[in-house]
Amino acid sequence: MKLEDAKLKYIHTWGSLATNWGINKTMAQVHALLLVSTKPLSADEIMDTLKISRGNVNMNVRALIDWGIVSKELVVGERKEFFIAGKDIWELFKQVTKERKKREIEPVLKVLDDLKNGVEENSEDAEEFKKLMNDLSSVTTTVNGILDKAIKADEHWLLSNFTKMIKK
Amino acid sequence: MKLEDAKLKYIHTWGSLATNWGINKTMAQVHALLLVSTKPLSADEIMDTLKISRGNVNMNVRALIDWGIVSKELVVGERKEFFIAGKDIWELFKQVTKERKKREIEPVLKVLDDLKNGVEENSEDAEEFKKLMNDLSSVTTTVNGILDKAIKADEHWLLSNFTKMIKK
DNA sequence: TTTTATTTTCAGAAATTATTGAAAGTTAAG
DNA sequence: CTTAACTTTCAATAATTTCTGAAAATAAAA
Repeated sequence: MKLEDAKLKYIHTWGSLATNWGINKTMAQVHALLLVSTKPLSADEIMDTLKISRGNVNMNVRALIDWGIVSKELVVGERKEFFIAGKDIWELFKQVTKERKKREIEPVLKVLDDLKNGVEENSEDAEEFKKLMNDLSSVTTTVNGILDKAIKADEHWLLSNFTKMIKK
Repeated sequence: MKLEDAKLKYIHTWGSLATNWGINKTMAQVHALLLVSTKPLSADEIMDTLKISRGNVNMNVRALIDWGIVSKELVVGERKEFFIAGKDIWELFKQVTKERKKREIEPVLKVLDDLKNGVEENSEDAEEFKKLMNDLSSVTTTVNGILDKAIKADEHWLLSNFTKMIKK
């Protein structure tokens, strides 16, 4: 397989994977393209490679910047903006985890808590419901804690500690 | 808040959360409904509560069974099928994790491996690409390993061990 | 076997989400 | 200041996903 074909295959695979995880296909493709690129790319280059409109590039690049995984890069002698994606994959994982935690996990904990505390009733049914909210909250908190630790950890450290911990 | 309102709020919140994670809203709502229900429910009851069609109930209940988080329950003297969701939330988390791992993580590892090995070239660019595929693969494998451990673990055991590990 | 209850399927419709492209907005160069 | 290069916005449209509902299939009861 030629290098360029492999790069394109990676871009497309990543795009279709993203849809499974509730992430816009084009956004994932733009990120993948910047990741495999050896130099910063302009909006025009992204448009041409992915065959998408200027508006689409603009929106998705902006979203990626908002997620903290793409940044603007100045190129001397050029007026246009260029973009790059960080090449440290463990950092990438941590950043995405951090954002999803903030955007999607923490709000859920809040709702579960409100639901648990919002019901005054003490019937058997109500107690069962409160227990359920509590269990959901407890599991979510456990997962959240693990993710928090992962965000602060070094990849190798995390894996080796985790492995040790499990073997005990 | 009345108990019934809290249950409905939970069902709706769960539905909208699901869309963030690439899960069909109705599927999440059906699961949430079965989870808060104190008795097995028939297709008709699900239709009425969620105001959705018979076909939609059928498709989503079947998908939930396929995910291993809902099951059929026979009710004596009734000809219809009834459905229940397991109430053990840690089990639910483990089952969902196991399925997503199988459906979404493992295929990615395969693709990354193919891409890494499929490029014969040895230019600087090609080596950089292979390193990238390798890094993606390494992080994914680490995460996969942690999830594997979580799937086999008991919640309290995991949480307490994790807490200890964090404090070190 | 025939009837009746129930479940399944799936083509078309509806709803949602993503994309385009052109106009408006910005910013830097001349 | 004026012009040209570039970026942003967003209403219209396209693509995708989900849902409906009625017909076909299945299975239990009569």
